[in-house]
Amino acid sequence: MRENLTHAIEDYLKAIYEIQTTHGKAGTNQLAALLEVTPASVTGMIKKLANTEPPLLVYEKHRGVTLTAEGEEIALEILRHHRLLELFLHQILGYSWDKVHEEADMLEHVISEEFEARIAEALGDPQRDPHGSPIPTIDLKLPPDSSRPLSSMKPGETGTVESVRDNDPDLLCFLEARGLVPQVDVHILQHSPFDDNLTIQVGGREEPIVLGSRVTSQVFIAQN
Amino acid sequence: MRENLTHAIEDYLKAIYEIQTTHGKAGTNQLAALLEVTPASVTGMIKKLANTEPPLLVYEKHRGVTLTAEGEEIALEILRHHRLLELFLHQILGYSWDKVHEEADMLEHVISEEFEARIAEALGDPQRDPHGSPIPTIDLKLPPDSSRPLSSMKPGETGTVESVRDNDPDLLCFLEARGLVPQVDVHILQHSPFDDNLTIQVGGREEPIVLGSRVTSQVFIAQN
DNA sequence: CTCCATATTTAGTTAAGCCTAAATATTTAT
DNA sequence: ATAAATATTTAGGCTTAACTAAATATGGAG
Repeated sequence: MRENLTHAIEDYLKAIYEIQTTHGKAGTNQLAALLEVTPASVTGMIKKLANTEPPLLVYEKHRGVTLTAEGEEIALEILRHHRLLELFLHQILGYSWDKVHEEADMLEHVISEEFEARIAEALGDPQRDPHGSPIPTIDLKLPPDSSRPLSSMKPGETGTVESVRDNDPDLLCFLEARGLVPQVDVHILQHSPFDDNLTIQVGGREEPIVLGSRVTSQVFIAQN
Repeated sequence: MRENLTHAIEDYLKAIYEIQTTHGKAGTNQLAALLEVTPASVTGMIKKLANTEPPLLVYEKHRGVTLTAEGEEIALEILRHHRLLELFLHQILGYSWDKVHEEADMLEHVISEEFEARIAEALGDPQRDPHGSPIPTIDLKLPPDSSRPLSSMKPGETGTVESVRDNDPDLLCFLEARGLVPQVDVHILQHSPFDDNLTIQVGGREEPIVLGSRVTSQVFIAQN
């Protein structure tokens, strides 16, 4: 079962894992949107993955799916590949942080365990990828995540950027230009209703900046 | 046309290139043997590749195929990927020389031009892979090759190992153990008829060794 | 000029992965 | 309780990308 995993299957498992960690359970339409396929296609794939031996996910009709231990293991394996690769590309090959995601998305399905082990070693068993997301350990554990989206913060609160979503290169360039990168402190100055814009102070910068929710929902903050 | 290249197509072009450089023309059965598919499959693929726009190869029925400039360009591109990757895996990630081939065979189809450029830079625009084979330059040129198989050498002749075939890990371990690696000098002591065994002296070693043609045909020597 | 090795054609097969559209079912929120 | 939102089924199809086995054809060596 570990050998006949197609790229598509790995992508499904990764997507389910991602949704699962924030919503507890992954729905068909949610998955369809994330994977950019139709809901019917998702139902089809889901049924297949629920009937492998061992099953990679538990499927309750109309109620979404949850990964089994086996499915989660594979998802975490791919996630480890992905995040190690991102850091490797950034740190060792000098990729800019907005370009690593795309390349890692291709390589993650292809590299061997030896490759994984060797880049992990070259990087000194790192904890976080260039966007601040934790890298699953070799035994596929992740630290508990207590960060909250920047969009949920209220005026007066402060925190430190823990991570940012890595999938949109343009957003990453935007964030970098404004100093909104992991480890930087932020201070919420005001929240404007209706449009949910936040005015915040970033790091040591003088000028506060105003960010819409398309941005603030993609940035995750650890409380001080 | 450069985008819809499958792994299989790239492997065909690589195989054709390889056969072409030694035999001038690649025959259907030769290709079938090298790629481990049936001749019928080869004919099918060949017809497809002859009818792309632009054509990747010239196909004369019953007479074998030759790559067009476009096909050769792609073959060399993949070959460059392969050999750069081999060196990269060996030099930067510490792979042993017998393990690089397999991993490079997977990665060569997947890496981007940026990845290629960055490892080339990290390696200082290298000329040769770990097995001594030349790496096509960025504009896809290869130096003329004047090496001859060790198996063709006569007693009394001397030379320097230029390269060894990279596809058999066991052979590579065997060769390494005997010091038969690129840059090492060899001196042919005797040739025994019927079995074509060669007795040779390797590098600074005292003890001569005896090698069968399964080995000597895989080692290529540059004349001094 | 005929035979043999080589190559080609023919006629499927397999597999993955996706799609639509219409009908149906289920859950949840008002 | 019913509508709206969500999910599933059904049924059929499409495309790409390979593969194989068996029958047939070709060309070159002698």
